[in-house]
Amino acid sequence: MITNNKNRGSIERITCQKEIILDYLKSVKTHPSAELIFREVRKKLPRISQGTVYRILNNLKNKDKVKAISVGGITHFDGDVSSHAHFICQECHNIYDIFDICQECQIIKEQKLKVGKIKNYQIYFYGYCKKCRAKMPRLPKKDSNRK
Amino acid sequence: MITNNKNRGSIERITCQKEIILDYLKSVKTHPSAELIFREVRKKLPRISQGTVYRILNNLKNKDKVKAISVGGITHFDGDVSSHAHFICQECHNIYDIFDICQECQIIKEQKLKVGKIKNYQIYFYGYCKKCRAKMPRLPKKDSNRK
DNA sequence: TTTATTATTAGTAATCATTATTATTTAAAT
DNA sequence: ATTTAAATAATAATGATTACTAATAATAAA
Ligand SMILES: [Mn+2]
Ligand SMILES: [Mn+2]
Ligand SMILES: [Zn+2]
Ligand SMILES: [Zn+2]
Repeated sequence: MITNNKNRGSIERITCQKEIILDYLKSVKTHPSAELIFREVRKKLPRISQGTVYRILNNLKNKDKVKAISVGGITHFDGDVSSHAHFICQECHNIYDIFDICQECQIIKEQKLKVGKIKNYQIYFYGYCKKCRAKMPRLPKKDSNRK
Repeated sequence: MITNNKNRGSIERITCQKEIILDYLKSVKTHPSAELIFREVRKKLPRISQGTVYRILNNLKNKDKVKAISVGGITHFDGDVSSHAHFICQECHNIYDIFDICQECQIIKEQKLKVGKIKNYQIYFYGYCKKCRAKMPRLPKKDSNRK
């Protein structure tokens, strides 16, 4: 029999795994990795698997309910999809929000016209955060081979 | 016997592996991954190993002779360290240069004052490049689970 | 030039994040 | 209640990157 489902294709089911992951991401102000999300969510859902976390995070990303931030080969997730930039500390690797960026900066507007269909953009600032700079006696050496 | 080497610590040796990798990165206008660099450089140095390529790329990055661009979990490298942004195609995953960004945009200047020591920044634009848009019959579907 | 020192390399094994697979469970439509 | 396929848990596999180690080679010292 032909389904009368309005939205053709697959139907999306509401599961507690999905809700708890999204709730967690919206509750924190940090930018956790899939691995950390897995560890945290497992406190509420002890039987959840890593694969489920990765798959749900991918779904949420594809539905624009979360944003993915790739830092040093590791994907971090942001439950805040509002327009903002990020500051990445090169020492502790924490990711901080920068909200006071002009919402639609001139360069963004210009690029949207020039290159064509720009769906979105990301701005990353790199440096050493206040906490880390407080701990540093001097400027850190450059040639460490640490990733 | 005590060495009279001026710069304390390890001395950097010039090797052809190092030179050929850097030359290759400076010769191309693309943004190759370590794996592609390995395949290309092996044409000139058939005995070079993957580990060497990764290590040298890390060295060059730490010496600010190349830039690293993390896209979808894969690190790409840029032999052009001048200030420019990138456009990443969500279909073919190619990385294009955007040079006509204002060198020291206002938002950057503001942030440098607010957050503190900002060493550098990166701006990524996402969308579908001209080539890929030409091939598309319609706008691509959203909910593909492809990474 | 010859020898000594040690950074660098080649080859390979190991690690880590992420994805694929598959049998089972379960939300929701009928 | 029965049916159907989306979603899950558990686990295996993959792929990028790093670690290890013995051999090599660039530079310094003799
Ligand atoms: Mn954020
Ligand atoms: Mn570039
Ligand atoms: Zn820090
Ligand atoms: Zn493209």
